[in-house]
This record gives sequence, C-alpha cells and structure tokens, in this order.
Amino acid sequence: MSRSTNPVGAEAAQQHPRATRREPLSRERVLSAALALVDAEGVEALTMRRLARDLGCNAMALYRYAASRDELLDGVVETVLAELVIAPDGSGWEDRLRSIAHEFRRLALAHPRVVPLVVTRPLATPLGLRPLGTVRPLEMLLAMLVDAGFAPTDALRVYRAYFGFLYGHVLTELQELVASPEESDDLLRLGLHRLPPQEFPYVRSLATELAHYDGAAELDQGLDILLTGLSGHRRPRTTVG
Amino acid sequence: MSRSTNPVGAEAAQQHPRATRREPLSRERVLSAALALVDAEGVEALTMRRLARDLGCNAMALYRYAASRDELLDGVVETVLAELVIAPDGSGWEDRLRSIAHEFRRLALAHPRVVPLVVTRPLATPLGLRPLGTVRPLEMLLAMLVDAGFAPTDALRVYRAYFGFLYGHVLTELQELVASPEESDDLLRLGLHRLPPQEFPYVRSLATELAHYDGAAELDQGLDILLTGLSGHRRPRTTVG
DNA sequence: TTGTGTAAGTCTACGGTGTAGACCTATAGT
DNA sequence: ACTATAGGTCTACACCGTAGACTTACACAA
Repeated sequence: MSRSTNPVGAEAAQQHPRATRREPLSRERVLSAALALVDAEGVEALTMRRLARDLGCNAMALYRYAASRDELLDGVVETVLAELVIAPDGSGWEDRLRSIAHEFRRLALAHPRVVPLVVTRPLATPLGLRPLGTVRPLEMLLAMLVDAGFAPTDALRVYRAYFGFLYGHVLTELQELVASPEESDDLLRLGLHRLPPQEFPYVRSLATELAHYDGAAELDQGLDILLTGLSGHRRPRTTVG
Repeated sequence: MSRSTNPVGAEAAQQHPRATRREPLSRERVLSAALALVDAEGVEALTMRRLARDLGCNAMALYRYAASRDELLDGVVETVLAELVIAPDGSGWEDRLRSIAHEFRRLALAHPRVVPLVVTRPLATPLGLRPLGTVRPLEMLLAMLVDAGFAPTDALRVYRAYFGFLYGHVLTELQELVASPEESDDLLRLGLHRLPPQEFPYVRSLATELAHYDGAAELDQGLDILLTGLSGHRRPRTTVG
C-alpha cells in the first residue's frame, strides 16, 4: 500500500473533488476492478485497455500500480487469497483444516474463473519471489500445525498433502461444468451425446452422477480419508485433546 | 538443402517456396512441433507465426490442421495425455492406480510447462465437448474400476478422489521450483531471503525441506493414505484377491 | 488432350495486444 | 516564485489471432 503522510504534521488529507475528475486510482481500486472483470468475463478479458476503460482512465495509468499485466494477474490471485480466513484457535487442528478447506472451496466457487490463476501462477515463480499474499497461507498453516504439536518437517508434509488435495478437489469440482444448464436431460446438459457410445460407455452411463456433484460432501469424504490418514501416519508430538 | 530426397521428377514438383519443402504438414506433425515448442519455451511462446516458422510454413497453413490457437492447445494436452499408458491387467486395482499415478507424475515432470494446460483447459469446456483424448483416461479408469468390482457410481467417486489427488500432487510438486539451481544455499535457491523474516519464520526455516522434495516418495505416501481410505470407505462388490 | 474440382498453402489486411518513452499538469515543499 | 515530483496521457512499435481472397498442384472425368 502507499505510504501515507507522516503522522508528524497535520493530516493534509483534504481532498477536493474538483482536483480529480473521479476518485483517484489506487492499487486496491485497480485490483478490485481487475477481479471484478475476471469474475465477470474471464481472464482473457482482462486487458490493460479494457480495465482502464472500466476505471475511466488511460491504459498506461495502470502501470503506476502494477508493473505489468502479469503482475496484475498475481494481484488478482492475491486479492482472492486474502479473503481466505484461517479459523481462529479453540478447535483442534483437524477441525481447523476442515474449516479452511470449506472456506477455500467457497472462494473457488465464488471466483471460478480465478481458480486457473490460483493453481497456475505459482508454477511460474519460485516460492520466494511470489507475491507475499500468496505465501501467507503457507506460513499460517505451518504456524498452526506447529502450534498444534507437529514437528516443522511434518507440518510441511501435512501442508503439502492437504493443499495438494484441496487444489485437486477444487479443480475436479469445477470441471463438472454443464454445457447448457437449461437442458433437462443430463446427457445433453454435459454434451455427452457427442461422445461415441461404443468408445465411452461408462462416461455416458454416468451422466446423472456427473451432472449432480455434491462438492461439499465429496470434500468432506476426502477430508475424512486425508485426516485419518495423516493422523495415523505421523502423529503430532503432543496429543491434542 | 537441395532436392536430394526426391530425385524423381514425376511427382516432385516442389520449387516455389523459398524454403525447401520438407515432408508435408499433418496434424500429427503440427501438434508435435507445438508440444516441442511449449516444452522448450512455454505456452506463451506458442504463437501461430512462431510455430509456422518452426515448421517452415506460413502461419495460415496451420489452420488446416487446427481451427484456432485454442484448439492447438487442446491438441497439445491430448498429445501428452495420449502417452499415459494404463497398466495392463494382472494386478489388483490398487496396484494399477499406483502405477498410473507414477506414470502421470512422470509425464508431468517430462512436460512441466504443459501441466498448466492439462489442469486448466478442462475448466473451460464441458465434459462432452472436450477432445476425446482428454476424456479417454476417465473412461479407461472407470472401466478398470468397474472391472475390479466397483459399482459404477463408486467407480466415479474413486476416480474423482484419485484424479483430484493426482492433479493436486503434481501441482504441488511442480511449485517447488528453484529460482537459481546453481546456488548452493537453499534459502537463496528458492529466493526465500526476500521474505520478511519476522512475517515468514516457518517458511524460511524450512528452506532445506522445501528445496529437497522427494516427489515420488510423497506421492507414494499420499497413495497409501488415499487407497486405504478408499478401501475402507467403500468396498468393491466382490473381494479381489 | 482439356476442363474442373479440390486440397494445401500463401498473401494481405484488420483490429487488437502489452508496453516503452516522451510528454503534460497539478500540487507540495522550499 | 521556483522546482521536483507523482499521477496521468499520448503516441508509437512490434507482435498477435485470424478472416478472406488468392495461388498452386494434382486427381480424375470427358
């Protein structure tokens, strides 16, 4: 964020609406407009000129707040991830992981067109060079797990298994897109009628199950498997009652 | 660089283009060149003009073999996924899932820059409208699981959990990118020195573990958890072995 | 032979893209 | 009053995907 005026002098924040045609730009305003645009029309719609138009400014003005389009995309990811609230203390680490997982799923469903960015952007950038907001969930989860009694190394392993599972679940759930929601026939809704019947008998026969995916339930089942597996394999140093 | 390959003049009229006409284009040739380009320089390097240059033809010629750049990307995904060999019968479903998982991981490591496409492209297209080569693994796994005694509905659930886990693992493993492989210090290799120490104590302290990720081992541990979990929760109709 | 249809590839052009660099302009600090 | 600077604009460039018309080369019927 921009460094505000020093608290030494009187706050000179007198802003005259005359001075600026519209309320002034800011990184936050730019990023939230960018997120809105991606949510509404997808990543490819986020161009500098288009975003500038939405904000009522010149395209080049955006470069004061993001060094490039790529950094803009990173900023969008950061903005979404900042919404991920880590459940407060008071419950065991398993319950907290459960809660965070559902929170993450909620975010993914709220911003489905950002998900590709979330899972993909980190692949291009080494950990230490990523936007801080992207690394923060990792740090917070490690802290939580260590706090719950895990040795740091085990905490990292749990984190990896857990977040990998989470990414995978979200991707899987979002893949169950319906081609034409208004269509009543499940086969048609998913476009499955275009698959050669003799080559894809099972996929076609599972049209109904494919069309109705209870993501929350499936997430819970996965968490059951994962958490009991993690508890069984490597226990925290201290038992958390 | 002359017409040495085809001395007979009967059907060897190939003089006009500035570059010597090599063997004719084909969808396979185009896609394999596209894959090579993505492997070498990343997705953003795959432009029509650049690919055409690599193939020694005009950019517009490519449209005879792919309707658009997007379809080209789908083709690249299909090409990679076609390499995924499903283990033959003779072993139990759990062993086969294990083998396929390692095969998938091998592919991901062999084509890291294609992975974003693999996990991301399906999000844009409903199941039935995807390239057939993309749906084939789903069909094959369903067939295998049903063959192993699962009810189709359970097979689908297993598939979802399994492939979700697989996607997640691969994404997680590929995220452990080293900024500068030649650097000896783990902290520096991952660029972790740029993280504020007081805000990211755990991430920084785990530099060594982050830099040395035994992906195969972690995959196996995850598979252990997943498969025992799956066996425990929903059994096949008939007991195998 | 000639004519014709067709597939493969080329050329040109259009509207769009990210962004470098020069420029403008209103304000803050001296 | 002067000037430095931050915020925003303008212009320009190289590149992008691709529509549409054009050029071939060749198979085959007459």
